[in-house]
Amino acid sequence: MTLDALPPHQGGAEQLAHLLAQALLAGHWQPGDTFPRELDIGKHFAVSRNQVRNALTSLTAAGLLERTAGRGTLVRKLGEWHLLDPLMSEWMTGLVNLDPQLVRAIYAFRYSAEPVVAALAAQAAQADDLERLECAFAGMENTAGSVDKRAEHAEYDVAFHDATYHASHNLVWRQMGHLLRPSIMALIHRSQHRTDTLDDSLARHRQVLDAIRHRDTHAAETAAREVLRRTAIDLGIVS
Amino acid sequence: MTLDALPPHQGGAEQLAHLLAQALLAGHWQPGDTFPRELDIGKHFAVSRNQVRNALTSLTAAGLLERTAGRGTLVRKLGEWHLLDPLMSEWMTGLVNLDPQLVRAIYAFRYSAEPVVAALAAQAAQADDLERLECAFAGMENTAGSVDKRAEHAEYDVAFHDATYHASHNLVWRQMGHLLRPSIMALIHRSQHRTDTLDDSLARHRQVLDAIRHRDTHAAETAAREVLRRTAIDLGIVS
DNA sequence: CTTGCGCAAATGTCAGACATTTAATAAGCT
DNA sequence: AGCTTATTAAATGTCTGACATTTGCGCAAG
Repeated sequence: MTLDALPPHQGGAEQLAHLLAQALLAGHWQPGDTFPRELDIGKHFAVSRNQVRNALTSLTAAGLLERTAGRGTLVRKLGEWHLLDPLMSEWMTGLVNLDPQLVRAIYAFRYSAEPVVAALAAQAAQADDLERLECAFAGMENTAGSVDKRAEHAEYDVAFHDATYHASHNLVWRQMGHLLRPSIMALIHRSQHRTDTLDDSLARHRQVLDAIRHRDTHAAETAAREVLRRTAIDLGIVS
Repeated sequence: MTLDALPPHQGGAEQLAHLLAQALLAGHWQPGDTFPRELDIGKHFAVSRNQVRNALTSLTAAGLLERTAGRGTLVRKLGEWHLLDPLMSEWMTGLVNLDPQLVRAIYAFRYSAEPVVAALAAQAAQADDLERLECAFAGMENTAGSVDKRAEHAEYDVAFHDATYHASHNLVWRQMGHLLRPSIMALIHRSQHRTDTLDDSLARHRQVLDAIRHRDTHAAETAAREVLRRTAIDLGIVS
């Protein structure tokens, strides 16, 4: 695989890292392949070697690449990627051709984790947590149904689930809010968004909110599972 | 806080990063404080500015620091650290004075997550997963009781739990095996290691292993909870 | 067939100058 | 006096060229 198929870029090692990362996430290189050399990348994008090195440092830290002096840069396999690195979530968001295996893995994780998180949230939520949840839910309601507000609706969806993780008041769980955005965004493209399913989704989100508000851990757990259940079935995660 | 209290180092930006990270994790700087300048750090440790910048890049990627041109380097607060970064786990391991709040947070996470992970493992474990679990458990048995084998026992303990996460066959859960080592290591120093509690711990680990082997998700869930229960009570996470 | 030497190629490191951003300070005007 | 605007100092960010180090390969001698 060469660099020729990649779009141009303008300014900043971050953007270069983003560009290369998305190409890697899209599978343009096979695991074990040798990645282009620093000088070639710099030549192709007309940037200094420093910028290239900074970008490659990010990709290496994220577990996408493996660099050794003298040998070159190798592409690591999917199982060694640091999926929990916030940068990864940033790179995955907006990528349409995300590896289905990855989408399934992240969603399977959420399906097993979010019921527990919702239960914790029901125990630990404070007033401001409830306020954030309610705000996000209201946003979901207001943007439901309108076709041109789908992106906005997705943002409120992300905010709702992120608020749930946040309300657990656990430092580790809170970090995983990053995974929500790519997970939710990746599913937008393949969901049909029929009106009845949207209403159904809203109702289930409301049940999560109510359960947390009433500090009902068991109800929160089952409600959170119900929110994810339909999509989990579609993805073949649960029957 | 100055650099004078830090031990010397020898060679490599990684080790410098490790050194500075441990100082940060130990709370030598308060959140919001300005971190020493690049040139001062380089002067103090007799390394080039490049090495310093590489080290600080790692710390920044881990969310420990925040750097802006012209202003300097600020120390971020605990809630913004990237606890799931593998480097963080490396830095935390072997640190005796870890923030108790952090130990509690990580353990609370494990107490809520590992039952689910064990249940998934009971569903998805393959032959090699069982082999790894059994190997780790055998190691725990062989090193139990002997005082001078405590470190080795802890390693097998880590291996057992890591094998559980691995057996879930979920890419996201597998990443979290990193958290196990610092969590387990931090608790070794404060546990009394009486013989009866060790026997008890071994018996509970065995129940997890058996449940996974028999593909009994419910038993795996409760057994995993029981493994962590006593320590969770000691830490005030559950009553 | 193995060992050892040397060369080429890639990443890693260094040093210095320069660019850019930021905050504080001083100057100047109303 | 008070507000706005240059100036300046200090910090991180960037560029460049040279050099160091590691790795893999070829080749030749044993």
